[in-house]
Parts: sequence; structure tokens; C-alpha cells
Amino acid sequence: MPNQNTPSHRVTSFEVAERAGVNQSTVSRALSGDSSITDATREKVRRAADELGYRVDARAARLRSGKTRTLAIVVITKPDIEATQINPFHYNLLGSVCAAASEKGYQSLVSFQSVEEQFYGDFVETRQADGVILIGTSTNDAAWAHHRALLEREDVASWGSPYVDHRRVDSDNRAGARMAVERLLAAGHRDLVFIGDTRQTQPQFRERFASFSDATREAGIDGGKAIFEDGETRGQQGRRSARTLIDSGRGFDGIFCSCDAMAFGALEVLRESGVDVPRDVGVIGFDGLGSGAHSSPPLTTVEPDFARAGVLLVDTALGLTKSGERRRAPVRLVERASVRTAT
Amino acid sequence: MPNQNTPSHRVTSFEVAERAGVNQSTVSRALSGDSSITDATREKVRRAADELGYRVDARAARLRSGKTRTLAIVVITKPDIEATQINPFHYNLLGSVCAAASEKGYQSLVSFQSVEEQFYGDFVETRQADGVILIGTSTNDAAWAHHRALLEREDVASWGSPYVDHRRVDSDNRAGARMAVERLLAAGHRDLVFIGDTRQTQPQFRERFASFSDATREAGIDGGKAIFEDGETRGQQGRRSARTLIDSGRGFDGIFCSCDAMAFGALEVLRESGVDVPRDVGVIGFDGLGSGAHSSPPLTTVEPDFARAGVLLVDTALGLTKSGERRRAPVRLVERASVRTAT
DNA sequence: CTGAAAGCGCTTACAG
DNA sequence: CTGAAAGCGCTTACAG
Repeated sequence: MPNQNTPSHRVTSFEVAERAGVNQSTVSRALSGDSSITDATREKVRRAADELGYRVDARAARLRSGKTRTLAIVVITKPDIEATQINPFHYNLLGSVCAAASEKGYQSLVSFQSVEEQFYGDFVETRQADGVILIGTSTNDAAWAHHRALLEREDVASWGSPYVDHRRVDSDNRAGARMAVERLLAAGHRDLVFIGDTRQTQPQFRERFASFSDATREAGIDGGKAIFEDGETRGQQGRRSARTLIDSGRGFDGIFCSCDAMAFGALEVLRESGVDVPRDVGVIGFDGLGSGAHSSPPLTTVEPDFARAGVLLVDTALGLTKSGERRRAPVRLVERASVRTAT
Repeated sequence: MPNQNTPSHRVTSFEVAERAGVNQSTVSRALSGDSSITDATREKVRRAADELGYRVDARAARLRSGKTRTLAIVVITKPDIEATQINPFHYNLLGSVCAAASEKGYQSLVSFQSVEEQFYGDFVETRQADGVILIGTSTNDAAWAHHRALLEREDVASWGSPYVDHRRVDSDNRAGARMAVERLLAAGHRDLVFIGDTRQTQPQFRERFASFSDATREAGIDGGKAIFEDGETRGQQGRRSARTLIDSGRGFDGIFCSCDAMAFGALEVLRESGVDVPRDVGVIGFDGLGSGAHSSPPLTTVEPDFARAGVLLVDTALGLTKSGERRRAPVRLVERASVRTAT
């Protein structure tokens, strides 16, 4: 049972050394697992440390060793929103990154950044981390602009960045869009529409649209232009886009949404307009949000392999990836109820 | 423009001192904002630092100053689940805690812990943090058991812990349950049922049930016993509980669910059983999950003030709360569509 | 296999 | 207002 000593006094390795009858450097070696230390000595040191309630001071150890064993994770959010309004996708990614970092023996220093005063990315320079990972909404231009220089660095990885292509990690957007189109075709749908934000700054959505266009063209179908109406939230964008689509008079029986959050909004408008999903129209989203299981109807979606995404992000920030390695998390189709059974 | 010098060389405060023509201690004071330094000196030092691309080494600064300015946040999850399966409530809380910590000038060291090998709470002992905050699922007994001793400490705060009452932060469960009952009554419902996990280890759900019972009794209604069936996930528990309720033959026209995740499951079963929500039965959840906006029907729920919850957790871990202060985040009713308009 | 010494890069009394 | 010195608590060559 650890003896806590005087609570106000921090016991150092010198005191452990004294009690164990060894040199302070031996304490350090014994406790850090140095293989040159004999079992007997290590045991003696361990006991002394336990009795004194000694723990290595991580700050001192890291200063001396020059390592941090920490990864900084920056989650970019929109200004003025509550934690409940953050797209669950970013939380899922955050969880996956923390898990992957932990798996590699790294700690995660997390910060949510939305406004100027919070923008901070100098974790490596100030020796707080060995690398930084940027994730979050691609709609906060100021935040990404602030971190733009960072994105070029070898010890930085990002997801959702509107810039840079070579160090950006992402879902396999092309494969995902193709899966969606194929699933819609299999259900007998032919008039397919893409709803999503393909503005210049959104590489991932542009990739999804490009692949959607390719896949429809190959099937002898005209997928047409992407439908998108701006709005405060992805949900509102989905609602407005679906409304525009309906009002346009353009015939459609299948929708591929660039992300689940927009799909939820679209689903609402479709229902309000008396369109039966999946009978009249099939809808497929992208992101694999867990809440899609409870939407009305439950949303069929393209889900990235989050665990793999976390590993890709961590490996990239740590410089562990082979050059030329593809930074795309594989995707799979999660079948729920927004597309009718294949005919 | 910062001159990066030789990339492999880390520039120290000594070099900045030399270039600025001052003592190294003056560099430290100037850069840390010490008020005794004149503006002219500070400016001179700043310029030299910028030119050399100098940044203070946080490890050294913290070691010397004895501070960490860091809070450790432990998120307890269930073993063997993906990041997408974690209850969004915990993510929302995590985001709120990080925001509150940042607001107070603290960094957040985050770890997700689900299995034995990951259990670690010695952040203060190893001088990695000034306090620790434990949140996450209350269903991982092994994790909470491991951290049990921690929970008694002054520098530790928790949410969702099955143990200890005095330092546990939580929603104002009693007020929330009362709001739910009153809303159900206002819609004209009289046969109210509580669905939720009231087993010994879940203080928050027991509080919600106790208050539900009080409020129904005061209204001259017999709220009866809590309905609960176990299951792998909250969603499955909600499904099974709703099924049991229906099969029991007990008449009901209003349901208060102990958490949104269970309410989603219940909603599904109700729909499958041809029960119309909100016409035949009103349903209210607890937690304020954002995805409730897309459920079928959208879920009326009791939402805690997340921002306040984050502040309470941080203040508690930092010892900033006045003794005797109530650690309950205020709640409000988010009106959606699972309860009909008040009559 | 272990000891003695140096030093990581800062902050902070202590002087003046 | 600034300088000179000490020292936070470790890790790691360098010896033997």
C-alpha cells in the first residue's frame, strides 16, 4: 500500500534512491524498464518507490529526454455553437484519433477552436506535442486560413481541410460515391440526383460528386448538376436543397447526399412533401452517423472505417506513413431503410 | 517573418538574450508578460525572439514553475465498441468540458478508456495535470471500480459515476423529471410510465425516477414501477422495455424515458406496434441529444445546460467551487414532436 | 551492471 | 527595472 508521506511534499527520485540504497540514476533506469538493471535491483527500487508513493514527474522526464509522447488534436468548430451542435462525425473522428494515438503510446491534447482568440497550432514549437492533427468543419474559413501554413508540414495531418491535397486524410470518397450509385441502381432507380456542397473549398464533397458523375455516366445516366442551397447548418442546407430539387420539377427517384447531416434535412422535406422514402425515392447519405439508425426512415449510408481513419491520421502526423501511401479510409455501405430492397 | 534558423537546432532563451543584449532572465520575464519589464525592453526581446523563431519550451516552463495548466479528461466507454457507438451525450459533455477548461486557461489531455490495460488516472501524481475529470458510461463497472479511489479526491470531478455523491456533477435530474411529467399532464396524459435503468449503480436514473414518482403522486396519479429490460445498448434496452410495457397490458398514454438513447429504441417499437406518437402516447426523453431532431417523431426531451455542466466539472476538479455549492446543471424542456400540443 | 556528473530549458527568489 | 545564480526533477552519455 503506497505510503503518501506528507501530502505537501513531492517525493523525488533521490529519496527513492536513498531508501533503496542505490544511485538516483539507477532509480531512473529501474523504473523506466532499462534492461541493464538486474531483477533484484529493480525489485528493490520498485519497493522503495511504492513505499514512498513516488511517481516519475512527466514534465522533467520529457524535458530531459526531449520527447513529448503527445499528439495535439485540433477540432475546428463553427463559432457560437454549443457542444450539441457539433457534427457527430467530428466527435467520432476525434474518438478514433484518440484511440489510435493511445494505441501507439501517445497522449492526446485536445482543443476545440472556433474563433480567432482560440486559434493556436504551435504545439510542436512549444514542445507540447510531437505532431498535430486538424479535424472539424471545413466551413470555418478563418480557422483553416489561420492554420494553412501548418498543413504543409510533415508533422501535421488533417481531415476536412479545404486546402492541400497531399497530406490530407479522408474517406475513400470515390469508392463511396460509386457504392451509393450502384445501390440506387440496384433498387431500380434511374433518375439520380446529387445533393451536396461542391463549392471550391470542399475537396471531399467535390470528390464524391465527381465519382457520382462518373458512375452515373458509366451507367448511361445523366446525373446532372449538384443541387445545393446554403444554410446555417448542414441540416438546413439539406432541407433547402431538397426543397429546391422538388420545386425545380426535375424528375428524380434516387438521391445521394454528400453527408448524413444534410440527408436528415432532406428526409424531413421529402416526408413533408408526401414523397415516400424508400418507395418513391431512395436516399443514401455519407458518414455513417449512428443517429441514422433512428431517422425516419433509418438512413442507408456510406460509412468510413473510423478506426482506420484514426490510424491514418496519427501515422501521418507522426511521419510513420510510407511516402506515396494512400491516405484514404476504406468505406462500406450500411444498409438501413432509406433505399428499397434491391430488385 | 520568423527566421527558422537551422531546423535541427532548437533556439533557447539564451540565444534570444544574446541577440537582444539582455540577461536570459529578462527574456523570460519579457515574454511571460511580467509587469516589471519596460515596454522598450519587452519590444526588443520580442523582436529578437521573432527573428530567431524562438518559442518557450512548455515542458521546461512547467517543470520550473511547478504548474501544468492542464486538466485530464477520462472518457469511460464500453469495451469493443467503435467511436460511432459511443453515446453522443458523452461527446457533448467532452466538448463542453474542453471549452470550459480552455476558457479558464487550461489545456485538455483526453483519454478514452474501456479496458483494464487502458485504465489510468495518475495524471496529477505524474504531474501531467492539475486535476482529472471522469465522464462516460456508467455501465462499465470495471472502469469505475478502478477509478473509485480517485473519485474521493479534491482534484477530481465526475459525471455519470455510479459512486460517491458529494463530488459528482450531474443534470438537475429532479427538476428535469418534474418538467417531463408536467408536460405530459399538460397534453392530457394521465397514465404515465417511467422507462429506465434504476438499478443500484445508476444514481442519475434513480433520481429521475424518484422525482417522476413524486410528481405523479402529487398529481394524484400512480406512476407505478419503473420498466426496464437489459440489453447490449441503450437503444436495445429501450426497445425491449417498450415491448415489455406493451405486452404487460398495462394501460399507458405517456412515457418518460430516463435517456434519449433509450427513447429512440422505444419510439421504434411503438411505431412498429402501431402506436401513434404523439397522438396516442406522449414520449419525453432526457439528455437533449441533437439527433432527437431527426427521430421519428422528433423527440421532446429534457436538455441539460451543457456549457454550465462543463464549467461545473472544471471548477470542481480545480477546487474552484464553494463548499456546499450545488453541482447540478440546470435543465430545460426542448419541445419537439413526441408530445402533442398542450390542451 | 551501477555510479557520478552533466545538463535539458526554463522560472524565480535574491540583489542592487 | 534588470542581472547573476540557483534549481525544478529527471535522463543519459561516460566510466569503471
